Order: sequence, then C-alpha cells, then structure tokens
Amino acid sequence: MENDSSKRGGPRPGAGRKPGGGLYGEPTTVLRVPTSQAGPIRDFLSALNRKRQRDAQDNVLELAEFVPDCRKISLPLYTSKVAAGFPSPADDHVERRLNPSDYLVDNDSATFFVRVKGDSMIDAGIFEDDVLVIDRSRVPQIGDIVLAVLDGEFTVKTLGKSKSGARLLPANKHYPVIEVKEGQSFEVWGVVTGSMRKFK
Amino acid sequence: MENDSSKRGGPRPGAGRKPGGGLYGEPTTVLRVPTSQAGPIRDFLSALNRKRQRDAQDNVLELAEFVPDCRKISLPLYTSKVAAGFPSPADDHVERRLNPSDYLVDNDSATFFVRVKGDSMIDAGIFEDDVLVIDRSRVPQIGDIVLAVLDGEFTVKTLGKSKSGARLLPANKHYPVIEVKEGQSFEVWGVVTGSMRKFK
DNA sequence: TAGATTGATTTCCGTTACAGAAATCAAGAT
DNA sequence: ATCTTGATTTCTGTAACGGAAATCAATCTA
Repeated sequence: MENDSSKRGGPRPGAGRKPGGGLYGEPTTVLRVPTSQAGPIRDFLSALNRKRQRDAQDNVLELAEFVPDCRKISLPLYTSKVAAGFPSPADDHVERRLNPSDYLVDNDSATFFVRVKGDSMIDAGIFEDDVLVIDRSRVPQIGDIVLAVLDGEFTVKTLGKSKSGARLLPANKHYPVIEVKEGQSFEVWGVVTGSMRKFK
Repeated sequence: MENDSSKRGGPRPGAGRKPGGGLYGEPTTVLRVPTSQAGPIRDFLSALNRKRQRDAQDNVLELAEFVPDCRKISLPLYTSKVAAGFPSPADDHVERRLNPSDYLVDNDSATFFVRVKGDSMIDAGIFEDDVLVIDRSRVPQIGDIVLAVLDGEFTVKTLGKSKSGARLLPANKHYPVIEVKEGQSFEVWGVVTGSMRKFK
C-alpha cells in the first residue's frame, strides 16, 4: 500500500461470511470413506446440490442410488423351480455340461493316478487320500507339482531348483525342503495335472 | 508390569497390522459432507460392507450338468510305494483301475457340478476354481458340506446346527459363521460328495 | 507339543487443527 | 449511485494427531 493515508477499507465489525453461505448451505461434517466410494459420494452430493437448486422449495432426495445392488445370482439352470423342486437333465435352461474324465484327463495313454498319503502338500490343497492325476507326457517345469522318485522312494512335491540341481518343495511349513544331492538317484515320473477327492 | 524380568513380548520387525486390514478393506479418504447427509452416507457404507461380506461368502461361480463318458477310460491307480521300475499295467502294485466319473459320481441322474470361487472353504481343501460334485439325492446331515440357497444366494458351506435352526460354517477363520434367521428363505440343494481340480 | 500370553510394530479411522478461499461489511473514493 | 478497499467471518479440503485394532514371534503354560 503506497498511500499510507488511504481511507478505504477498515474494520467492519459483524462483516464476514454468514453461516449457511457455503456450497451446501448447511454445516458440514468430516467423514472418512473407502477411497473407492469417494467419487460416487462426491457425484451424489453434486447431484443433490443441483436438485436443491432446481427444487428451491422441495429438497427431498432419496438415497436410492446408494442402496447396494442386491441382485441375485442369475443362474439360468436353477432360477426357476420346477414342480418337483429339483432341476432335471431335460431342463431347457441347461447351459454347461461336464464329464469328470474329460475334465481331468488330457492324454489317457500317458495318464495314471496316485493316491496321496500324508499332509506334506496340504497348503496346495492336496489332502490325505486325494487321488492325483499324473501325466507322464508333460515336460516338468519349475513350479510344477510332480511325482518324483528319489532314491527309490516316490514323493509328490513342487519341483524347485537350486544351484546344484533340483529341490523338492513341500507345501506345509512343518516339512523340510528336500535338496537333491550328488549321488542320489532322482527322476521325475510325471506332472500332477489334476486331483480328485471323495467327501462321502 | 510388576515383574521387570519378564521375557515375553519384545520387538518383532515386520509385525503390525497389514494394509487392507481395516473396516473397509481398502484405503480411505476424508471427505467433508453436508451434515444432513452424514447419517445416510454412513448407513450406505454400512450396507455396502454387509453386502461385501455376503458376496465373500457367496462362493458359487457356475453350475454344470453331469454328462456320461462318451468313451469309457479306465486308468491305473497306483499305490505310492513302488520299489523299482516303471509301473506297468501288469504291475502287482496297481490298486485298481479307475475312471474319474465312476469314482466321483454315485448317482448320475442326481449329480451336478459347481465351480467354486473365493477361499471361504479353504481349510476343507476347497480352493478357488475347484469343481464340486453335488448329489441331490443325498439327505444332508450335520457336518456335511452342502450347496445351500439362502435368500436367493447360493453358497457352499458346512451344515451346522444351532438352537434356533441351521447355521452355515465356513472353513476359514476369516469368515463369520452364517446363522439362518427366522424369515430367511433357506434350502439345501445338495450334498457335496466330491471335488476335482485341474492344476495345468 | 499346541495354544495362550506378551511387548513391540504397523495400519486404521474418527476427530481436531490448519490455512487459504469465499462471502460479507461499510467507510471512502469516483 | 456505484465501485473499491481492508477487515471480518464462515467454509472447505487436507494435514496431523492419537488411541484402537490387527499382527508378529519369543516365551510361557498346561
């Protein structure tokens, strides 16, 4: 201010923005919301404001847009109840079909099964008494679950690699990693391509 | 702490709550909202969370009908202990021959399949993308894993019992037990008798 | 041995604090 | 009569804070 004797401006007690003079015309509250919902909530508040401007005397707005979508799963096979209460193979809604043999076996002349003993692969979802599908024609890769023979003993483990050769990784923290050492006979007999289990 | 020589506790680098471990399972943002809308927005977020919990328990992805083998295969099932040599069809260690459909399906006309999503039954060895064998003709018992419909939503859980009726037990400690309440529509559509999985 | 306890660690969430923007005031200038 | 001006007051988005909640693994207990 160059002119120190300016007589403009000055104290105006009671001046200042009046309450309700903001964007929403009412007091505000700070809320923490999931980041994914911040945008939608902002959009909603914008829309609410636009509606309030349009309906100056009527500012009722339902939060209908924000009711969670409770759509049911739409499964054509079973959304209608047939008379007996159970769908039948002849039901017109059938869309998917499955045969376990076709699903599990790619190359039947190179496939056999092994029943599992123990829990060393439990974290990979392979439980005691599961039946594993073994495909001899598959080329084993690092990370594959394989049927291996180490010193004449069969074992099912994840194939790993170490500096000196192969290792067999259990999927259960209570079991040690098996390092294949010099002088040991080691062979991969097939790759586990699937598994099946009976519950009852 | 009266005993200064306690040896419990202590530094654990890397301990601490993991990201995504909060109420919303995602990062949050602070928003200022009109006070009149704070309640409705809170209600919305609560409802959204409840829906997310329901969705997480909803582990049925798709259904499929059983179809018989078009070409019957019968492949060897070996014991896991074969002393030496490559297993052969004449090998004494062949436990028996096995067809996956015969192994998994007891009652053709009452069987269908469900593909699973999520991890709510992971401790029962039911992983994402597993295909479950559902037998409609089985009478469900307490302790059975069942395909149930609760308020129009399919879910696979262990059937439990409470004082007031049924409950559905997840096999994952991170999921709550589902209590079936008065007024809810609840039905068991079949018993899980088996499962299968493709690894590759 | 399995499960509980413990002190430390890390993230989360509701609230408070902060600071610049926005709106308002009336005396003085044009 | 209208515009300008420095001061005043409220508003709004974001930063900061602090206790709660969840997690960790060494140690203890049954």
